[in-house]
Amino acid sequence: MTRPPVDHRRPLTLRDVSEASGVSEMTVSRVLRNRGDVSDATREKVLLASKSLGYVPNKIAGALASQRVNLVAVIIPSLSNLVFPEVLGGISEELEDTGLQPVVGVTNYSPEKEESVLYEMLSWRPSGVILAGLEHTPAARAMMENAGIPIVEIMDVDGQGVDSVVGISHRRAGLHMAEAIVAAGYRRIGFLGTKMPEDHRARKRLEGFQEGLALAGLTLEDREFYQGGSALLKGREMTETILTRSPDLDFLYYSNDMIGAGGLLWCLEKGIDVPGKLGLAGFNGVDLLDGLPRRLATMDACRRAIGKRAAQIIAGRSHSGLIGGEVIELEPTLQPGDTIRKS
Amino acid sequence: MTRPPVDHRRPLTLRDVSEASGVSEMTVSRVLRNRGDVSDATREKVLLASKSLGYVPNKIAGALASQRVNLVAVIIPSLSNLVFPEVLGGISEELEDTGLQPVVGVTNYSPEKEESVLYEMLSWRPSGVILAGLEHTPAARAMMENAGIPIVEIMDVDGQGVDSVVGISHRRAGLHMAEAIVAAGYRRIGFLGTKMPEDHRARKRLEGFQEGLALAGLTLEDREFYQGGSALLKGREMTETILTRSPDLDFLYYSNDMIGAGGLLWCLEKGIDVPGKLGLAGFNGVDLLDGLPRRLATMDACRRAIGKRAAQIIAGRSHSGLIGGEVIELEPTLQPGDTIRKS
DNA sequence: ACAGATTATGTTAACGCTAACGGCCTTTGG
DNA sequence: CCAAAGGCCGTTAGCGTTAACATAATCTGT
Repeated sequence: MTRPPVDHRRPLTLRDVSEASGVSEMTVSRVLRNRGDVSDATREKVLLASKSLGYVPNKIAGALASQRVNLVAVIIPSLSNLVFPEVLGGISEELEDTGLQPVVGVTNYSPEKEESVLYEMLSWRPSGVILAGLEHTPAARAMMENAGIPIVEIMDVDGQGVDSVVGISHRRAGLHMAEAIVAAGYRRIGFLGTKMPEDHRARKRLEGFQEGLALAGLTLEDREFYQGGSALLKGREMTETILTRSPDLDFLYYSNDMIGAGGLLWCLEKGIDVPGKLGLAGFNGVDLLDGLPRRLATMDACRRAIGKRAAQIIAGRSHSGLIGGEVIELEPTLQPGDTIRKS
Repeated sequence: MTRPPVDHRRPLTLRDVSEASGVSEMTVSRVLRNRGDVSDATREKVLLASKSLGYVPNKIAGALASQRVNLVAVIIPSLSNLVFPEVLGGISEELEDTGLQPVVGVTNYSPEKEESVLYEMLSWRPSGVILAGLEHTPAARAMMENAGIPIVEIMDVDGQGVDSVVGISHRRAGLHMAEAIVAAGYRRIGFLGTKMPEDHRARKRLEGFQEGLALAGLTLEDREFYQGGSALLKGREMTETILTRSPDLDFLYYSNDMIGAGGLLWCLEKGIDVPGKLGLAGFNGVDLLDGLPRRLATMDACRRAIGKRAAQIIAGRSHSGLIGGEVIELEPTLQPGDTIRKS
């Protein structure tokens, strides 16, 4: 078995490439960045030398010298939520041919973690920041205001942003869902959701939902919360719990599609007449669940679009140099599915 | 209402903090990094000045000067696969208190994209690289060999790694599943999976599976492949297709749990006797699916553990004390669930 | 009280790259 | 044939930080 020679070299630099190809470091730099005028012959020579040495440019030094960093900080609460990877997909796609690169940080819904992740990321002087939500620690807010780079807060427009904002109104999403449910003739309505006090968007949806019920002279009959665990399973369990406690409910509003799907499966197993005797709705429009026996009523949260618009703002401004707090509100659309009576 | 002064400042540097607190830049640097001896009085002064100015250290300059970067490059095929976010979770957890920070890159199962993502990441001179799979372009392999940093290839041990390797043998996972299925008395077996030629792990599982069948004198009766779309839905559709074409199959082996779940739902709807007349099994052990009407037989791929072990190697906390070229093979465990007959 | 250790701070020189500018050489047009 | 323009490439001076060393102030034990 041949063993590769031990790696005694110091790391390669522009100087190594420049010496190997007989031109100045500056010229090598120009070739490698496709910037400025270089003759084809020289370019060829440099590229060859660079490749055969296996040179990889040092962006740390490059960024320091040019005061330019092609990174965009993306800060989200979780990767296991399905929603955020989709937003990320939109961001990546939009950034694809801009030379910008997303760098992801995860906060686990903790404002303190968010603050420290933000601090860490800002210390790499990214070209922009995209982060979820409008609620941050005062320190985090201050950092963003002082960073001197475009900031886009995404997902939610119900509140005051630091700079630009792209999202939907969760309050109005909840309200519209309530209207649709009431219009379909349901009257005894229960809510099932997460216990997380830091999930402001779920909270706002619930508030809007209750507001919508109030407009029809209704209130929530019952509610049930959960924390952690498999969402599908939790949905199942909570549904059983709430229906045992309040058997006369005729509608269940879930704070996300996953627990909604669990509830749906449980109801179908029990032979409950959905949507005749009991209606169900979730939130998010995750197409992961397309294969369920019935399509759950839900509301599309425009996740991919949010990512794309946010990325556009970062990319657009990094080129144009515009300054300004753009606010983009997208419209979530109701997908009635098969779990709401046709009114 | 006090208005903050307009933002005419150039970006803050150590010098600003040093002037504001009346000590040298070096001392400020020491305070901010908790390194070297500084008197409590000075520390206090510096911290105060730094905080009130809203100073955020410039890690670009820091990294250049110290030749140290606290980033770990993590390169995975996809974020929507459920599996990889879990691996990531393991990595993050393990890196939590090491001062190291994971940076994620996504390849969409494309070797070329992997190569370019790797190049991009190496240009930031990370402390280590964790990436999925053993199959890479020659250029990517060369880059890793020359990088002079620890490399950990994860998920798969069936092949030759560049440096360290942490994973399971997908070949043996497939083989064991075949043995279990044969032992339970199933004989007419079909396979359903992805069409992706770049999903080497799925391919190796299938090869191992066929090998296992061959040992019992069996071969696959039929197979069905898909590409893209909602996995749950595809599982449903493919199951219908394959059972229509080959109605006498008595077992379906799915290449992942998601399509397996779709198949399970379809079978239950059709009133097919599972596992009596038809057995089902998937792969991965995703607990997302815990709430299904029946637990799908599956094999746990040790995702979180893989992430943790890989991170340990990078962080230099590996138990082995080896300096490189470690190979850790984890053992996937069969979870029989409710969709295989008890033998 | 004084050498020697210890603690606290400052000074200098990189780290590897790129912006800015300058100079040479070729081309072009009148 | 010469001036102006442009293509090509090199030189210089940082970018903001930290390693390494130097220096000043304080403490120890005898």
